[in-house]
Amino acid sequence: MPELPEVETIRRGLEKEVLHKRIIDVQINLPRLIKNLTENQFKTRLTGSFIKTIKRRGKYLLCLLNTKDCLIFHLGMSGLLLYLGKDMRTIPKIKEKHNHLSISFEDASKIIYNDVRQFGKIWLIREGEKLPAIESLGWEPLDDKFTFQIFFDLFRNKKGGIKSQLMNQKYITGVGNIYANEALFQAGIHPQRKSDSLTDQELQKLYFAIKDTLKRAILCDGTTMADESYRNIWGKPGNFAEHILIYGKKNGHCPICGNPLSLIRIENRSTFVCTACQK
DNA sequence: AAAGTAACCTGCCCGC
DNA sequence: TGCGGGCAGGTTACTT
Repeated sequence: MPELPEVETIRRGLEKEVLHKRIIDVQINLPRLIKNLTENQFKTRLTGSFIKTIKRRGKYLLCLLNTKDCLIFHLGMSGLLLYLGKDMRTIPKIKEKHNHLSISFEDASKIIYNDVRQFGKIWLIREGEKLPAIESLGWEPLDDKFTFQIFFDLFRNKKGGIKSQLMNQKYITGVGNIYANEALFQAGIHPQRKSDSLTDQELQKLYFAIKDTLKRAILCDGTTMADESYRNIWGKPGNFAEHILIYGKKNGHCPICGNPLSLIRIENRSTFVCTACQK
């Protein structure tokens, strides 16, 4: 599910609702999701603290606490963070049996971690402690310091296919299957092109397409496909699906030339291509 | 270095 | 109606 725009939408939502609210209770229903502590250690260290700031790194959410601890979420394929105000018990269409973690605040509101497929991961670390999964992440595509020159140097000598490399979090972080498909289409580049075969002009188009696609998706609060599995913290879907050009359009047609779209698999992920427009 | 496969999970959809 | 296969916004380990 959640790629950079969805995680950023969740981050902004949490920032509005839970900063500086004292945590009074932590309930864990699926201890497996907590990766580096026992259930009790996690509860004990979290209870009584409050979140000071919330950052995002790629698809990770980092909640910095007043105790100098850092609560980290990776939402996997189907993870959701849901905010329930005082007296709210559920959110329509969200199944309670997939609520795996609940953090309650002093004002009787809470956040719930819900995850159908259970691929999500949660850590509680000391601020400054290093998590290898995060240390190895590459560039933030929307960071101003991520210049075209850096992008160019990253990919111009790589022999592999461009789509695989765009999705490789150690080069650029936050781009997943939807936005890789969309950016490559917008740039007119076939996903199986070898990176080192791309011209300067093609790389430039791709660089801007990635930034543009991600920014527009954030403005729409992310992508919720027909299955509605992605929701923001208030349970609302994102609106970027209506701007999606090719991802998920099985048996669909190219919005530019009208030719039928091809569906191929790259590293086991569905990849949509217009072979007329993407060379 | 690159690409394929399977594994981790549950649920839904499709064809038979 | 039911069953099996395939597929789903991700990551990792292991193999070719």
